Amino acid sequence: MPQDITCLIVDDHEVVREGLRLSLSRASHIRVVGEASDGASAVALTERRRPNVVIMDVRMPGMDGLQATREITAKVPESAVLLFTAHNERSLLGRGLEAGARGYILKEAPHQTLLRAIEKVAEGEGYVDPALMPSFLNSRDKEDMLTAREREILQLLADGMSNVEVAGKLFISQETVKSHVRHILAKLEADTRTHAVAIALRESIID
Amino acid sequence: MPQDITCLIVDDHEVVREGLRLSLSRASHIRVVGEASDGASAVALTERRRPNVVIMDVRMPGMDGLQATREITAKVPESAVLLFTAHNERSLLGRGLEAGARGYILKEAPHQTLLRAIEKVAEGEGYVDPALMPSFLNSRDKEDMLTAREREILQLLADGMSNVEVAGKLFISQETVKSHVRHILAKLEADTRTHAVAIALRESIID
DNA sequence: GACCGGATCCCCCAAAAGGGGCAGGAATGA
DNA sequence: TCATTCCTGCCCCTTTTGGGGGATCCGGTC
Repeated sequence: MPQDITCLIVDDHEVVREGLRLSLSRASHIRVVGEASDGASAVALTERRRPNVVIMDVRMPGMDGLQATREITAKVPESAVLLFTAHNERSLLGRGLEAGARGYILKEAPHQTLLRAIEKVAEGEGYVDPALMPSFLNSRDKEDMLTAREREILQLLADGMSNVEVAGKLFISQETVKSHVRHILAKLEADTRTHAVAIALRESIID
Repeated sequence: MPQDITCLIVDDHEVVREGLRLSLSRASHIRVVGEASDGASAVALTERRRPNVVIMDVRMPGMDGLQATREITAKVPESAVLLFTAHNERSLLGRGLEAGARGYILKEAPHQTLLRAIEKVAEGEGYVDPALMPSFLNSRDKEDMLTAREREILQLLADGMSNVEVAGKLFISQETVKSHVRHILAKLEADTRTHAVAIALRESIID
């Protein structure tokens, strides 16, 4: 490697930022050039410092990691975003890659794996945590097979709306809503709308 | 303080353990005497090392932090458990204190606050993150007003069970289940069982 | 042009859910 | 002892949901 890899750390938990800094300080060819604790300042800092890699948490207050990733890949395409997130947010992988992330690694990964992932994405390659592969095909095409409209309706169901209320909100017929809900249940293999919402919340398909 | 405070770090994410170790290494009167990455080894290690304070994550694979806290307070009452968890799990505060935790601090807290919390619980006092106070009265008495039976039923609703199925599972009448569900809806101020499950999942009342 | 997926809407019908009131028994605690 | 809470069960009734069958229209794609 001709020169150091420059890194930006983005996480709302100070203890995680400290841990990352400590991990990365052990690697002589990696240099941390900044830290941010929310999406907006992450974007701003990336524009100024233009790091090789942005290590980005997904769940953050304010602008979340996915939105920040979209803005960074649009404004600073030479900075590679490496999503760094917790076990229970695995299904965000699909949306993360859509948003333009170059890599996705779990917080529970040992730090050697993290270093390898940073090197990979800095070289322009992709990196996805191997632990995600099994659940990838399961949960991913679960989420993916839902259309935008179906996700929208599922979100409203999670807020306790009945078919009639959803119909009113979306200016469509109640029969149409029923039709969509039937499709959602079939696709998620759920018995009831309640089950579908529970699945979707657990898989982070909706919020 | 006559002698060092001994600490045990429990978190399933290596990066968090590293961050904690780094934070605590800056405080000369605090000594880390062990690390665990799951509840079971946390209990075992606490019994062997008998630290003054156990810094415990709540969400962990296998035995979770709450169960580990219960076992530690039962077996090693002289070790104080300080729960250390993320923003979105605030409603766990009530159950954490019930489980015997001496303190509760958010991962987003600055490390000076963390040090103060460690000192407090080591001295035998309680510590609750001030940031939790506003949401305490809101979400806490939402969760708290649910009885154990109601939480149990709510959990089954989240798995997509109908009233009849819940009744079969719990060996009670369907009418009783309907009665419980009505109470759940009223207490959570939910319009439908789907809404109730969504609220409960978001507030971490159920999993 | 033919085809397909997505969104929209309609019918029918059985089952489930929701809302109201009521009440007995057990356990807890004032 | 009395009050309270919780779990349990039952009645009534209306509304909602879920499952099945269709249909039309539109924007892509082959």
